[in-house]
Amino acid sequence: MSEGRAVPEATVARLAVYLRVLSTMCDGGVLTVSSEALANAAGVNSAKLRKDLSYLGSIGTRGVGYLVEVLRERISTCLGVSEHRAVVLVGIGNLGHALAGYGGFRSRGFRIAGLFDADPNRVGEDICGLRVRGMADMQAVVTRESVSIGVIATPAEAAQEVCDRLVAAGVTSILNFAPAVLVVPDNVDVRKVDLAVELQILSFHEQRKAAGLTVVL
Amino acid sequence: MSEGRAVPEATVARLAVYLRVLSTMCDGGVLTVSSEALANAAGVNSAKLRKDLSYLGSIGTRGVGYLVEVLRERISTCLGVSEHRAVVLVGIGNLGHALAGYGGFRSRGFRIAGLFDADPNRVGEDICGLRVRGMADMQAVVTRESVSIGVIATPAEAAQEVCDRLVAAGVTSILNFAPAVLVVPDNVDVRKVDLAVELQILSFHEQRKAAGLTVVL
DNA sequence: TAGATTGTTAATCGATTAACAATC
DNA sequence: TAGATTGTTAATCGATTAACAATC
Repeated sequence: MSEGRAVPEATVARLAVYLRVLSTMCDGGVLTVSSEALANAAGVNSAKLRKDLSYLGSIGTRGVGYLVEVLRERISTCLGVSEHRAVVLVGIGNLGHALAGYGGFRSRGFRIAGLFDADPNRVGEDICGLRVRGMADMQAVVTRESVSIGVIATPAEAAQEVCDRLVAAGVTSILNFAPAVLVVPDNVDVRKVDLAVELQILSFHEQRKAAGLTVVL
Repeated sequence: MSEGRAVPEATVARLAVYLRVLSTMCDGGVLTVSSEALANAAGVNSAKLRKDLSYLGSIGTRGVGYLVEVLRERISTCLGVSEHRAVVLVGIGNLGHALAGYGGFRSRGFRIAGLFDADPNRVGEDICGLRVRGMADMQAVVTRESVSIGVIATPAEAAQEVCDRLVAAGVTSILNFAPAVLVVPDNVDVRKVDLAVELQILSFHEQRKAAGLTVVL
């Protein structure tokens, strides 16, 4: 039990969004910001924002607002971004290329410690200054660089095996872009990003909107 | 007020996952499935699954389970997947390439009606059988093909302008892969997928786990 | 009938929101 | 002091879960 108690799951996700907005403001030379202004920029309402920030402790000034730099720093610390975590990326197809080339990685507190692909023809390839390695090297890289986060960008068929190898190597958090449900031990965290699922959610709302229109007309 | 009342937001997201699992089972020739088995395959508990399915109406058989084919069909209908919606994709960088090449699109009820990029050098390029178009063509394509969903895969700087053009053209749902918060009219739906946010959430949990370990040791 | 599994209830938990006292 | 804005409360809402009656 140290400081900063039990930050709710939903709040954590939004803190990451506030962090980006604050970084932009910081770069723009903005020194201070009100909950109202920050909430607008982040696309939430100000009550929710203040509630979220309250989990970080009392950090604003009544009648004034928040110091952008201080708030940014505080959220970074809370999220553990200041730690500069190492990640490995497995699967260097189209998506893997995109992720490897993603500029936001470094600036957001992450470092790609290794790129891996099962295809021997891909091994050795240079992507954005990083060399693609074979799966056999994974254990060594994960250990040497203390990697705790793995990103899977393989086809669905390969995802579970890759996942198993990551876990065996010592990775305890996995971001899964493959359209497959992964089975992992209890102590491993998985987040799934699925294009089709996102589209289907949108599609559902589209339909609802259309139905609403039909009723109204 | 027709059938199938007020499906909760959280349920909709999971239905899309069940749908994928069911499709796989269907291909595998599985005829019937229990809530327990389907829940395991989808990574949720069976109580939640049954609760979710109950919003679609009573569709299983007590003592037996669900007919895979019937359930799949029912969820498809609910999500509006059977409509085969047209989407446009804007921004043909690394990520745009990956999305354009994503095989799951067609099979999951979506059709790419157009690829767009602001860079004149990219216009005319062929990607997976689709021709990249200039932004000037967007209005015409959206209208002609009745596109209601747009996917933004541009850099952050361009995202808002692209969004405005999509909305002006008549798109009412947007899937945003650019690391930018979009401002849209009330009747437009936006879902944001942000790699850095996903990683930061994982990073937060990593930290929490590490703290827990420290306490235990 | 006996065994299995659904669909639903009710209790619990967590997240959102408006409102406002505290305080700069 | 007057105006502004935070931090917190309490009420509301929505989601999860275990348990079990209904029923195949």
